Amino acid sequence: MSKARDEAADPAAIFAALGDGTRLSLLEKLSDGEALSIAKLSAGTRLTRQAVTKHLHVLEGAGLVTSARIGRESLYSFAPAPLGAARTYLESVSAQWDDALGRLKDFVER
Amino acid sequence: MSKARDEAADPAAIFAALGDGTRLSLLEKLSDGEALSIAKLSAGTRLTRQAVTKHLHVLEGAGLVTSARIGRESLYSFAPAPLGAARTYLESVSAQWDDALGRLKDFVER
DNA sequence: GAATTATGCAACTTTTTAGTTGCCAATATG
DNA sequence: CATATTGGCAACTAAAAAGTTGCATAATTC
Repeated sequence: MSKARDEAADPAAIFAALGDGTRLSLLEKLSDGEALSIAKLSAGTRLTRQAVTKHLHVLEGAGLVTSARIGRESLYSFAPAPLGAARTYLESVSAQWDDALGRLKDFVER
Repeated sequence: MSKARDEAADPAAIFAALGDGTRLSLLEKLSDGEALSIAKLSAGTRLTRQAVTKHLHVLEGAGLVTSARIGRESLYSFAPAPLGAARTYLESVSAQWDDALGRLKDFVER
C-alpha cells in the first residue's frame, strides 16, 4: 500500500484531469509553489468562482493539488507526485515503441 | 509552421485523448509498432466495433495514431510524437516546481 | 455589530462524450 | 456470382462534464 486514500495513481484519471485547458492553467499558476486562494485563482479567468472551484476539485481528486482552509480562504497547493507518475507512464509507452523500432532496425539490417 | 493540419500539439487535447482507459489500452496494443485493423483492435473489448472506431478517431484527432485503408480494412498505427510533446510539457511544469523548491531551500538555508 | 470578503452547497441548464443500433458500400473468397 | 468480412455513416439514447445562479455561512474589517 503505497498510495493514499483517493489519490488516483490511475494514469487515465491523471490524464483526464490534465485534459482541460482551464485546469492546466490553474496548475501552471500553482506550479511555482505558492499556495493560492480560490479568489486569486479565479481572478484571471472568464469563469465564475464556482466553475473554478469545480475544476480545483477535479485536480484535487486526481491528487494534483491539495487544499487547506486557512481562516476564511481555501488555499490550494501544487502536488507534483502524480505528474511524475504520468511522465513515467508516457516513458513506458514510448520505450515500448523504441524497442519495436530497434527490432525493426535489426530486422531490416540483417 | 512545424505542425501538420489538425494534429493537436495542444497539451490539453493530447491529455484529454489519453484520459480514457479504453483509449490507453488501444494505444498500448499499437505501441509495439504493429498496425492493426479495427476488427482486431475491437476483439478483446466488450465494446462494439463502432465504439472502438470512435475512440480511434479521438486518438487520430490528437495525432496519437494514423490510419490507412488497405483493401477492405483500416489499419491503425501508433504515432509517438505527441507523447513526446506531452512529456516535454510535464517536464516544464515539473521544472518550474523544482525551481521553486530550489529557491525555497536557498531561502531557508540562508 | 454592520458591512465586506471568501467560500460552500444545491439545483438547474447546456454541452460533450460514450455507446448503441440499423443500414449500406466495398472488398474478398468459395 | 453468392456470400462472408470489414468498415463507414447517420440517428438516437444515456450519462457525465462544464458552467451558471441563488442562497447560506464563516471569518474579517471598520
